[in-house]
Amino acid sequence: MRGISISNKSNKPIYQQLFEQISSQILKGELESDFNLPAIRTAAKELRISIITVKKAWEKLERDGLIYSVAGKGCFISDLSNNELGNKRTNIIRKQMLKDLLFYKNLGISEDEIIKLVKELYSKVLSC
Amino acid sequence: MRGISISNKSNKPIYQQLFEQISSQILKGELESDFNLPAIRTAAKELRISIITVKKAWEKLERDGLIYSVAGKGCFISDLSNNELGNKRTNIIRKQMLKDLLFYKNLGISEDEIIKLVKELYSKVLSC
DNA sequence: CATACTGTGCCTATCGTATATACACAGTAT
DNA sequence: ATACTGTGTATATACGATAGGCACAGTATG
Repeated sequence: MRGISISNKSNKPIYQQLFEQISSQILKGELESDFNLPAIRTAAKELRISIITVKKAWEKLERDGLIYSVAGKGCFISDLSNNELGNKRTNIIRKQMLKDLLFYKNLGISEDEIIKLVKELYSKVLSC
Repeated sequence: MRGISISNKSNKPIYQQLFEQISSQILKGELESDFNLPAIRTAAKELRISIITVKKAWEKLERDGLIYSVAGKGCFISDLSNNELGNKRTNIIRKQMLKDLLFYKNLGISEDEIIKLVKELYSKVLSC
């Protein structure tokens, strides 16, 4: 599990953290398609979490079409073109941004103010 | 309780919905300072929710300095200047936007792409 | 002072979600 | 046959959100 870090102090549930970090890696093309994900039991042991928690994250990834699982074989990264990856990524961001913009707008902030804040804060955010 | 709508189907807890809607009204200057908030028991009855839930929302509002409560009297909107209201509003949005931008950035999206999406989506969002 | 409000604090109870452990079953590869 | 794999189920714990009830103390009004 390269680059996966789980915190039980986070406000986000563990399965959600797992899902977000792996889907991020897939969407950025950092994982080759048809590459084996670690076996559920293995991942659970490595991360010292429950099998159910891992399963939940894997199920969420499968629902989003990012991985596919074969009973008895394992779980694999879906074979998606760069175009498809880009579309999935944009759709996820678009969906999330609608919620975010609603929150901002309900506080009475204008489009220009939002863009000004984006420009001010974007570089301050450390992506991981 | 003007303009307050609670949904138990929302993924957000009830006290959070209450908090967000009232703080939004205060921050937009829609409620006069020193105006009485409804009594906790009254609000709970009107909204058909538990007293504890209302209390939780009121406590969150007090922690943010948006209201103050006097035992035996009631809860009142804090007396804040337009300047202070604006600052509080911006700080809340700034804090939230840092989380939002982290989420976008972790999916590998550039500043320009974000701004493009903001411009595309802002008008589509119906504030309430 | 009596009454009726107010906020506050505590106890109990229920419900759903997240998490964990254990076991059994079935598919796959060697 | 053996050792992997995913899947399903049963049980258990912990915690947050929600709800109802009760008691206490402060405030205002008569």
